[in-house]
Amino acid sequence: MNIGEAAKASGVSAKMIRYYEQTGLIPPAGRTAAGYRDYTMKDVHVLRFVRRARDLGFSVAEIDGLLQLWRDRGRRSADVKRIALGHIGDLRRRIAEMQQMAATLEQLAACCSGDDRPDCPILADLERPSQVASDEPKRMRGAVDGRSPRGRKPQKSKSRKTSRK
Amino acid sequence: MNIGEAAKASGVSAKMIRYYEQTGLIPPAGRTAAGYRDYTMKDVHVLRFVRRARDLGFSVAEIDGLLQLWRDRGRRSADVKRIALGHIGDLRRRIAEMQQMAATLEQLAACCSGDDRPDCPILADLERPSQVASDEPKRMRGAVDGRSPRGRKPQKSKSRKTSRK
DNA sequence: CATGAACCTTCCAAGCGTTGGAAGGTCAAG
DNA sequence: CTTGACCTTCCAACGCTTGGAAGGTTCATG
Repeated sequence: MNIGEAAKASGVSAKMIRYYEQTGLIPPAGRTAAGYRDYTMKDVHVLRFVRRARDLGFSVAEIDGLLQLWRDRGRRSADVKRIALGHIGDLRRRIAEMQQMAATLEQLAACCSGDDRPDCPILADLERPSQVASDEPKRMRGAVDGRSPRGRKPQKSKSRKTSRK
Repeated sequence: MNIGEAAKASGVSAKMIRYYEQTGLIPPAGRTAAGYRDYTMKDVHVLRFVRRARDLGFSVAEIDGLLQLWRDRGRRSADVKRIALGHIGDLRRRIAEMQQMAATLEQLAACCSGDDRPDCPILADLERPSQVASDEPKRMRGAVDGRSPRGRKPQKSKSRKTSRK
């Protein structure tokens, strides 16, 4: 089976199959005399595993761990569960953050007349200084994605008390 | 005010300020004789706008639109609202997908004993062929992110009926 | 057999937003 | 003058995926 057929059978694009091989997530496939990658049903099985895990939002790193456990007959299900629970926590966190954003925006949008006039509470909100310096827990500001690099790190920058004016 | 001070005052890192300038999101800052970027309070105001919009999850492209509207005294609030509603829709969609993932995983994790034995319903689920070919509505399989490139496109590849065996 | 379509190969680049670092210049204070 | 904290530009990486170019292979057709 060549890579195109393996892609169709597994649901993983040929591009991604090569990428996963390159990064070591999956072992190098066999090769035909002509140099074409050659896949067995077992390989497709692995690819489907990867695909399903991606569908559930696991990162490639997490999938790597899951794959190793999958192959390990002597694994402890606790290890699998730990990875899954960690991922669930990630998801719940990101969901909560996005819900917070959506709620704020919906509130603002509800107050916006949405007509030809320029006055807009949405812009008014964006304009106001972000209330970061409060004593609140300071929860990851933009963080939504957890995985995609959307404003994750709190942008510390320590403090730099000198006022060079 | 140099870039470090502007960063502290706006909550946008110096790195990102340079990046936003480079990509044209914000206009080039003034320069001192020595070549240092020089910021006014007005510049900081813009940066804070950007920051707040990022916090609400707007993409840079969306912020670009919002900034233009912000500067446009003759804007129609409807245009602002449209962008906001579009973003809310994005958020809601991504939230729903992540909730679906989390729910599935929680169900699986709940069935996993999480002990020293190898049997694990989580791995069993990952192993099974993804149920794509059913007659169901076929809802975006991997799509979670909307913005981050997480399995969005259904990976078409048309069809290629020949079975080269 | 020659042609061409449809595959395969590798390599390079982009995209999101952000961070890190290197190499060098500048500013203020000691 | 030296020192350290800033600034400058440029290049690279993160995670995941896609696109394309340039070239080789396979197979069915004319």
